[in-house]
Amino acid sequence: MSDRRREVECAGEDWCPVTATSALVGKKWHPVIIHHLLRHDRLGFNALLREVNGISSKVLSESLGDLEEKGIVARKQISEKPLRVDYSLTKFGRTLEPVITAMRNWGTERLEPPEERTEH
Amino acid sequence: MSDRRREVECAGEDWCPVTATSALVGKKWHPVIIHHLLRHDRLGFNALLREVNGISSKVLSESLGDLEEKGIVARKQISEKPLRVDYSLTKFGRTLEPVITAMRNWGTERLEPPEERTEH
DNA sequence: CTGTATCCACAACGATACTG
DNA sequence: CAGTATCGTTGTGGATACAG
Repeated sequence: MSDRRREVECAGEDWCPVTATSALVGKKWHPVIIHHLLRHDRLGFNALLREVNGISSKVLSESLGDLEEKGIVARKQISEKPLRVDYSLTKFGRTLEPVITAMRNWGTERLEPPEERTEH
Repeated sequence: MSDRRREVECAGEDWCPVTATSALVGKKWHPVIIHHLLRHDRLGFNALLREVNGISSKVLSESLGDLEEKGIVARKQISEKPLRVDYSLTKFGRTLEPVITAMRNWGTERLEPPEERTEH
């Protein structure tokens, strides 16, 4: 079940796989979150907050809820006191690996950080 | 020059290739536009408007300007009267092919259109 | 044909503070 | 530790009309 095809809407009359994919993982932070979950397998909320550099806890929380709803991310509560939670990719979520890998490779090969400030 | 690495900012202190890639092609329509330019090589404005199902001329115009500024899309004026313009991918833009292909493949394999309305 | 100009609605994001 | 609440800002997109 968790690796079945998903029904996804798509703007316009004709359905387009690229548009649909963009709708699912096209938010700014979604690919980054998935990227880190691919690398670490399972992460707690604050661990993710540290990994996903630059995201706020509000946006991370919303994004995880969104990805969970779409069946890409699974949330599992580990303990009550102290509260511990693990986020991981579902089987379906892991099928996104080629997409994330392609993005990471392209970024690595074709992009680079802006020039460093010179020391002073 | 047109296939050199690009300097791209990225939220947070640490630079991340996935975040940077998401910043460049993470807008809703960007991957779709690139997808169609990969398939058709060169397209006029209205042809693109028809191909990219569901986009408005305003958003297409903005997106093309954005992609042109980033060195991904090239605009070429073919004739003055009547005004004809061709959009195509730059050499740099074509390096995105694996990313778009991965998205298209995933969408094709893992997603599907919502259930058709039954005829009545 | 190839766009721009407006105006508007709403989604996305960030900072900060606060809760169980 | 794992979030939510609030507020404000910016981004994104759609409809419609208009322009060279």
